[in-house]
Amino acid sequence: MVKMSDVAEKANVSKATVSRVLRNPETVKKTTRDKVLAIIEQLNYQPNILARHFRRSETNTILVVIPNILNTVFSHILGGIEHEAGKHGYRVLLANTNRQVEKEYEFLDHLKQRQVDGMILLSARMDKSVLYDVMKQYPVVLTADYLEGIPIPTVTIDNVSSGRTATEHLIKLGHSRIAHITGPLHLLVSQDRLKGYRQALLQNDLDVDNILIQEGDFTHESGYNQMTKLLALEHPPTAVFSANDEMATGIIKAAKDHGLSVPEDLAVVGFDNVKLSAIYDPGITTIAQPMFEMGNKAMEILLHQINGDDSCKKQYVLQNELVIRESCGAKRKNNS
Amino acid sequence: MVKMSDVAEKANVSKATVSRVLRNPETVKKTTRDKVLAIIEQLNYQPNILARHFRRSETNTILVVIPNILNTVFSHILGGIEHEAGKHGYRVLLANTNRQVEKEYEFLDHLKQRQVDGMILLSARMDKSVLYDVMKQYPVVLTADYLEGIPIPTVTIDNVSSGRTATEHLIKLGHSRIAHITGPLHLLVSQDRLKGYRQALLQNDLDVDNILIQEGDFTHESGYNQMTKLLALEHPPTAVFSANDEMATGIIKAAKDHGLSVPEDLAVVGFDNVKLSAIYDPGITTIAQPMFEMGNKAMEILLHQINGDDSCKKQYVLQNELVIRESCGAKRKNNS
DNA sequence: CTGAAAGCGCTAACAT
DNA sequence: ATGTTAGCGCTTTCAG
Repeated sequence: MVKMSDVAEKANVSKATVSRVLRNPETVKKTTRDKVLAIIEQLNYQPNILARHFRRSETNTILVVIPNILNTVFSHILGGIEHEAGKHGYRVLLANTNRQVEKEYEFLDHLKQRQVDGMILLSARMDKSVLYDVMKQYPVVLTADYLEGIPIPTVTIDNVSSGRTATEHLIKLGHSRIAHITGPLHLLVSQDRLKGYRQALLQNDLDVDNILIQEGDFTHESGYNQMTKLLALEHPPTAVFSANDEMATGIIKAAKDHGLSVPEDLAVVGFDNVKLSAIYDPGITTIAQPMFEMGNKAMEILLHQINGDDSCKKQYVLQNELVIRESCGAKRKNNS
Repeated sequence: MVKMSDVAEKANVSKATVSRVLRNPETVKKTTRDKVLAIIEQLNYQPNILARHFRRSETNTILVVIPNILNTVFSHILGGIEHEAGKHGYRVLLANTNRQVEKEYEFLDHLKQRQVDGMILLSARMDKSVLYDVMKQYPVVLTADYLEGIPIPTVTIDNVSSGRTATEHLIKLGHSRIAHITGPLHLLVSQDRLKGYRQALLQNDLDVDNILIQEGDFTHESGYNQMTKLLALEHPPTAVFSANDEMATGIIKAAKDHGLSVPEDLAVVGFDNVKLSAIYDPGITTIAQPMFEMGNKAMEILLHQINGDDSCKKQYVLQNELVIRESCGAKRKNNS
């Protein structure tokens, strides 16, 4: 393996100059710089990045902690992170927790050992005080998920207002018996969407009937099962707000299997606007999270922190948007 | 930052002993080991992994090159890689190429600079000879994609036979006018699925009508568009084999928009068995790729290579499976 | 603008 | 079983 001293020797300069050519080319006279560059080319020299990382105790790598790679919401966010990271010469290390808290703690060591320059969390189940300590010492950003009570930099949408928007949309379409199938209620995201649902009902003088609120777990299957329950009710709902798009597909399937048509007999609104909601038939009306932008923004903030600018350590709330498709009945299908 | 020498000093041993406690505990007497461990705990010592990487020129990190994170086939494979890597203390660095060949070349440098111990490619668009050279010097495994002519370790399914299975299934159901919407034909995967389709027709004494073969790009939209074309034909097909599941959804949508029912008027078989195919209504009959296992196996082979065992440098062909759902008409829907 | 020299923290021969 | 020692290849003061 050819090393810096080989280049230096062959170019009749010192190692220091070679190093400068690589990292601060403008501080080297053009003629020497060109000479060194030529030799580097000629010897096909590749700097030993590990030595560099060691010496500088920086890795140009950031860690992304993901609860579940298979969830496309996270892949979209990851895409945004990746994009912004790439632009600034940073690499992305993936940390899949499979929703296990212990894994989150484990990955913290990467930060502490300076194996990565910063961390983006797409899920924060760990103890708040632990996270708070970490966040004071190292660059950390939270996105998709969020926490109450500690001032950790966060990029999200307003899930309460989004939940309200989704529900109000159904109310405006004339529904008064509206169910909500929530996400796992230990997640703040799910709680907030539920909160928004409640607010919308109350503000429109509609009763909140707890029997119409069922907890799901974001899977198609849970949407199917909970909807099947709701349809067995004496007074089943005429509309459902689903806390994500995948559950919405389960809800629609359950309705069909029960002999109902969507949206004629049951209106459905989902959440996220993942590709599935556009592909599915009927197209699912949904709240769009700006997933790519969330990833982008999170990375941007992280980079600021890495560069010592802590002024960006705040909460960022991005805009959501109601995307109207067929499942809610607001828009007629082309062929009907 | 507390370092190894601090621990050594406080424990009245040499740095070497501390290092041994960390990396080869069994070579240290239990009493000294416990003493050192206690001090490590007490001082909250975290080894400087960067120094270790430098010194050992190993990083316990592997690189996964992905053409597109949003494609769930790749996320599933990634899941398998991640799982196997985690078991052996390896970390996974993500490299998204967005299907740009230049990016592939770029990421090669990570290997050459020893920033990663090995590489798994989920797409190999780069020049074969370049890849061949790399593969001779560094641990590399190819999966999902594959190449002809160079002996690079590969984990895939037999796409020709899979294409044949899918098509034969439609033939057995009595169809004789079967279309095929392919993936991008510059991919060997797509070419092979097409080859299987052709073989099935020929072996069953059916004509191959080129008008029934249309090239798609794996998106829902391309499935929709190509199917719309096929439906405008004087003799439209009664069945379609789609080179992936997402296009199958587009095909079904096009059929519906044309007033046809699936599977009654048009039978559809997809490919991959991603979650979408199970969620979609009607459920899509498809060829299941063992995605998780492919990732697992690829990682396993890579680890062997990293550990200097090159006997595993061969091609591995995993089993595919036909999953029958509603879209082909072999199984009646519950409610019909 | 360039060179000399020190040393980052760890590992692994080699010696005891 | 443990200690001694010599770097790994780079970056970065500090001098010149």
